Amino acid sequence: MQKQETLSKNQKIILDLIEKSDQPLKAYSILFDVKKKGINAPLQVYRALDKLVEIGKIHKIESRNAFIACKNSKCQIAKATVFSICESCEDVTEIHDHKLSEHLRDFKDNKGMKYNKYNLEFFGLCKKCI
Amino acid sequence: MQKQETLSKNQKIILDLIEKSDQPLKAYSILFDVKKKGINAPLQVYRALDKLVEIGKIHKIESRNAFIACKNSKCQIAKATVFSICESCEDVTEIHDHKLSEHLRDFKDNKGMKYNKYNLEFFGLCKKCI
DNA sequence: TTGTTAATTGTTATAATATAACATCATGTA
DNA sequence: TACATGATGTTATATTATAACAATTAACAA
Ligand SMILES: [Zn+2]
Ligand SMILES: [Zn+2]
Ligand SMILES: [Zn+2]
Ligand SMILES: [Zn+2]
Repeated sequence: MQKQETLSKNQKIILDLIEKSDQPLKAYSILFDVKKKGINAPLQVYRALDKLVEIGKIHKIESRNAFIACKNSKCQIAKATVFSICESCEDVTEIHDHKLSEHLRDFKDNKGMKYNKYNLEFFGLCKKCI
Repeated sequence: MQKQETLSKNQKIILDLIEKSDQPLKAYSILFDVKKKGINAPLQVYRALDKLVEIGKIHKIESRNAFIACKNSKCQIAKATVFSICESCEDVTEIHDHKLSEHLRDFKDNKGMKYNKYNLEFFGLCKKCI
């Protein structure tokens, strides 16, 4: 069997929902929203989320246990994510900064570890909340 | 009342345990271990963990829901943490890299957001697991 | 020293997040 | 056809974290 190019039914339903939101959604809030589409169990949501994360369509905001759509059309940065998070209004934005990406991509520790992925979350106050 | 300088009983018990481990511990594993010291409920553990994180004695590894002691004696980097995580053996190491810290500290996005904190997690394979 | 405040503790219950285990169905390949 | 793989559906359960309330302790000021 070939690696699947197209998304499955549940994956599409859940990706659509996440893409409609510009802010991260939590798994159980997704579950609530897709019940009308016949998705009834947490596992169905988590399976779709896992897959979508794996192929880079969405990212998990680890500190918030929430999922946000990747705005980068080619999703080549699925394994190298940077977010800014407002600690007051919880607004989350994905950051694409070339210099920062380069710096992180090239970072080497002194232990000979080989990195294939990173996740960076900045916390602070957005303009509205300052 | 002044800001407390010394740790409370529960905070000490739990910090001792975390400091004895060079790897992150999970809250319920901590709970299991401190039951013999009279700490019986999750909330007692989470309250101590919250405080210890707040004062920079420990850090939370967000992607693992686990807590590790800060090795930096002055804990001035409590709000600016970098970790490397081996995806095979789950070994976690706190990284102190001056250049990287500078770069992250000085990072500005194009939205005028004011950062006071960040957390960076690198994932890969450690030397043993390559 | 007494009243006040804040931090901490103890306790029970419950919320929120995530996975195990197993059966079934659909699709591409030998 | 037979087989392998990925996706689905379902029930139950595991794991992580907080709510709500009462009691206790430590610092401080009048
Ligand atoms: Zn992205
Ligand atoms: Zn904000
Ligand atoms: Zn540290
Ligand atoms: Zn390893």
